[in-house]
Amino acid sequence: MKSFYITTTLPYVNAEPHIGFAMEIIQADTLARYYSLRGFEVFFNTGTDEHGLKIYRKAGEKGMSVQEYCDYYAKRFSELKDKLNLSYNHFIRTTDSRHIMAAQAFWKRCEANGDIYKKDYSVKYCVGCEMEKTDSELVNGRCPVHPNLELEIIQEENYFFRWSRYQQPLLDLYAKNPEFVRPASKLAEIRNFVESGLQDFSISRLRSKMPWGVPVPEDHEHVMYVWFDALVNYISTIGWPEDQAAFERWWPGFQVAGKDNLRQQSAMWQAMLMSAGLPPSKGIYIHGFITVDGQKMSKSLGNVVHPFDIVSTFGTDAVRYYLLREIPSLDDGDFSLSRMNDIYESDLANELGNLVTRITNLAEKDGLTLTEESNGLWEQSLPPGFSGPDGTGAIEAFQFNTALETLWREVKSLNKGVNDYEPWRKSREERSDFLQEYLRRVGAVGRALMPFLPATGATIAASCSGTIRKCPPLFPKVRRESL
RNA sequence: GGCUCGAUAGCUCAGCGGUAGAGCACUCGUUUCAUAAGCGAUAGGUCCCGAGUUCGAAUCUCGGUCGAGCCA
Repeated sequence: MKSFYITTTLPYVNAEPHIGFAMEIIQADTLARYYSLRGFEVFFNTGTDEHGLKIYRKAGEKGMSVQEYCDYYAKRFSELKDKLNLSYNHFIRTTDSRHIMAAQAFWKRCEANGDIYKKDYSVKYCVGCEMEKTDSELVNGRCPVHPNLELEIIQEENYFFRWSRYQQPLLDLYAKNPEFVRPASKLAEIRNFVESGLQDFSISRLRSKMPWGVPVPEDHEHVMYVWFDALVNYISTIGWPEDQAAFERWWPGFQVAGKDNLRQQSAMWQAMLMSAGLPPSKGIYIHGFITVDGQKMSKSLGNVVHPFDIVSTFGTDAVRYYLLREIPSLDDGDFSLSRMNDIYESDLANELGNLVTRITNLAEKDGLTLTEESNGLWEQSLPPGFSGPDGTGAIEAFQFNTALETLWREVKSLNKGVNDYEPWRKSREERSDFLQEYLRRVGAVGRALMPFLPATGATIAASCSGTIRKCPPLFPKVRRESL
């Protein structure tokens, strides 16, 4: 059986889940469900990234033990599974003992390959940003955001990863596989970056200053820098290194990431894999960011949208629909509650929901029973025009908005067809063929919808086969206050 | 500050050298099977600004402005 592996990035557990990550995991879920319906064996990974300085400090601020703090957020993120109806089959935490062992094994492979070495690490640190700054970021030797503050110099001995060694291998990887990173503009961006030269990066921290990390093998003075351990999750989750059979079945896989992760996923991680002697990822999809009412989401603006809130107001499938249809899958997009409400009313309640109700209502009145004609293969009972570049092809190219647009042309065409034929004026005998054809076509829309809106798609498909009963409103109109 | 990307109808976006497009919202007409739903039509634009290339620029080039991402 053909296999398909997809993973999200692991969100860092220093805040509640927000709508940007909800979109990423819904995109991954749609692809996972799609390949599953196509008969592939699917592994779908997500989880939480739990090491590093920020988490260590945040836990301290809240007066919690670091582990308690991580447990709390890991639970919050895992609650998305029910709220967003996700089909992932493994949730990995970077504090899992199996992951820690895998990260250490990975380190040893890179070390054995001569890619890890120790040297003095000296960085300029801006206390205002609480971040390290490189010379390329500085303006007149000062932080551009806090020009009034003196930069602190931090000096310690660290382990480094020999990234510079992988410049040419990375460029070869991009040249050989022009769809390695999508969209193409993001591949060009990372290629330009790698061409401009790679500098080895620090992959450890002194345990005495920051103990919350994976211990470096055979050196208890150091823990791994959070990125080094976190990236290994993509293979530790499928059993690497001890379960070689599982690893070979699933890897290489596809990765979904936001545009702020381009470098880590498509250059750092790929070089790490090369160093460990493992194959690179199969492909990386880079999605954009979501603004809210045209503004960047930020805690200080207080406009962060949380998936739990909008799901409780609009329901899981309406939220999935918005994120998949309204946000261009490989580009930035905007979220607004008024738009969410418009979409719910027009696309979902008026066009789709009402179509299902009006057809099943007439069919129930006529006592219709529809026998299953299909051979059970999902892809053989899709709407006309959906099996092609604008439907299934668009899904495979990670363009969910395009695929849903195509599907909605069929929904509109069905509504128009009902109006034109006016079945309510016809006798039961006259309209029987028409209703059966339309039940099949509406059922096909339901099946096509399954990767995107799993519950709605399944309900529609079920409502259009067997003995037909009037389908109650799929997206009931609700008077919503304070929108 | 450097690199990269973007700016088109009220909103979300498509078009990327040859008479400005779609969906939603608005207005009007129409239908009654249906969730006060459906269908049809009208209206709506200095295609961010300026200069250049061209017979012709939303589209190509350069310079601005604003927004976004990255700077390990």
